[in-house]
Amino acid sequence: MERTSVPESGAKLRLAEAAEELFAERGFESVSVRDITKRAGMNIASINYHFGSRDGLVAGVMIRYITPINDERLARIEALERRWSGKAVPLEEILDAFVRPLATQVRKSDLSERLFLKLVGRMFGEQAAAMPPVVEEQFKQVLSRFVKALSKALPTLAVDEILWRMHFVIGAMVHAMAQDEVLQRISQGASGNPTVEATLSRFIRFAIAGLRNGMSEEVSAKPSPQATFNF
Amino acid sequence: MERTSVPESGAKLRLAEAAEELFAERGFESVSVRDITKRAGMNIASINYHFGSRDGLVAGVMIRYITPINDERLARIEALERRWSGKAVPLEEILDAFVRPLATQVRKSDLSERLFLKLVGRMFGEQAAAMPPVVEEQFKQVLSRFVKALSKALPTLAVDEILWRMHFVIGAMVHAMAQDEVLQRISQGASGNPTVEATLSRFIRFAIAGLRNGMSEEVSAKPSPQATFNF
DNA sequence: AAGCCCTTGAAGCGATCGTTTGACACTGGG
DNA sequence: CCCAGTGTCAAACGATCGCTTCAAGGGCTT
Repeated sequence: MERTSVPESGAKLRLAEAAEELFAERGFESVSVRDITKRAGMNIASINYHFGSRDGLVAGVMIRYITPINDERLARIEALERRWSGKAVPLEEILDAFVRPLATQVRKSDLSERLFLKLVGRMFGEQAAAMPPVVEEQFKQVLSRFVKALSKALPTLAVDEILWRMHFVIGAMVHAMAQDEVLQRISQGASGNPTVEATLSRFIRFAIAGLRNGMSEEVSAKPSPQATFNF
Repeated sequence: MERTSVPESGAKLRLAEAAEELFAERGFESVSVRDITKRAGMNIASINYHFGSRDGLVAGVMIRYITPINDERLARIEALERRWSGKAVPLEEILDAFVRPLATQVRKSDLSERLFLKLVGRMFGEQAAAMPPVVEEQFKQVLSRFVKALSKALPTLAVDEILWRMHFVIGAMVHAMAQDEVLQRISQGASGNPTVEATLSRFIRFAIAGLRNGMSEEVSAKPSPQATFNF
């Protein structure tokens, strides 16, 4: 009768793992329950038995992957705030706390690095509008917590501005994770075959610069001082 | 007998427009040919007659939307290079040439601003792996052209680094365009209801900062000077 | 008027989708 | 020993998918 979203029993786990591989490879929408049960070596009915429905399985996969990442993000940012005891945490460390959990959890996963990042990337790129309420609620907490820390680190920026820049940061991250082979194709392989570590390092430097932003938009600044970008 | 991808005749155009609305609202994969023909007020067979197949329609829509944007990008960057006659084009103007075509084409579209951006965003977020060869080839040209210009504007950066930062920039753009209402929900509406112009302006400033990057990674620099980000 | 081509109509094709059913095997506690 | 609970199985359900068929319309030239 147990129909929780997070898999734990043996067969349930096998189903979830097969689903994760396929979702990462082909995307959430183009994988059928028959594909999943076939790879797991189980019967078609097993998904509905263990997860209630296909959507239940999708939700279970998302919870299984995103929850630990966001937990670690919250733990890290809280540890940082404790260590800096009320003072502003340096921007580099805030961003590190946001991104590093990806590297931590990728090692705990059974998926390869490539598939893990692709799966997480797809969750935001394809399934963002259909996230389980639990995950969305948790993500809200993460975001507000990090925005608060960023507000201290970048006191000249309005909260709205910080929020938007965080959205840009997340988008850059998601896109790089989910579309890597398309990027390789488009850029004619010029980027070589970098390790995940090198890419994350690149990304953090990019994000820090984007967040800090040379011409800092102040809290009460006019939207566009120059006429160059007056859309 | 004409089966070109770009719609021009009346009925073909009506189908394409109905498809664009639905694709923007619900995503490419979850819209059926029956949904499209119903909204267009036409017969189910009309899509296969005019576009050969559902995939043909999808390709037609993508070509109809992305081609003018990339054409304008190429025209703008070439105009800039001509005007600066071989010298490095300022970073701000390069990025302006990359982003502004979105604002230009959104006005020529029959879709609302919101749906237009969402449609273009979805093309990269959901359909990036299934782009028509024509579009992908054109996008390659755009990317290499802009990377070349950026190399002149940022001579201390390796080409690989520029390519990656452009991918981050594109990801930030795509995500902000495609997921706007999710972003609103997650950030608890703190961002208010900004105009498209304000958002694009915000984005350009973010992208410039990310591309220019305070601690500029030099061509022969070691990947990670500090131990802080050694994934 | 006749022939032709382009377009649309209703109907149905086979395939695949997520889900349900009911029978069957296994297992642990009374 | 038995029986309730648990899990797996083959089979089939109705719905929907993209696509095809074929007849009929409508405008055009000759």
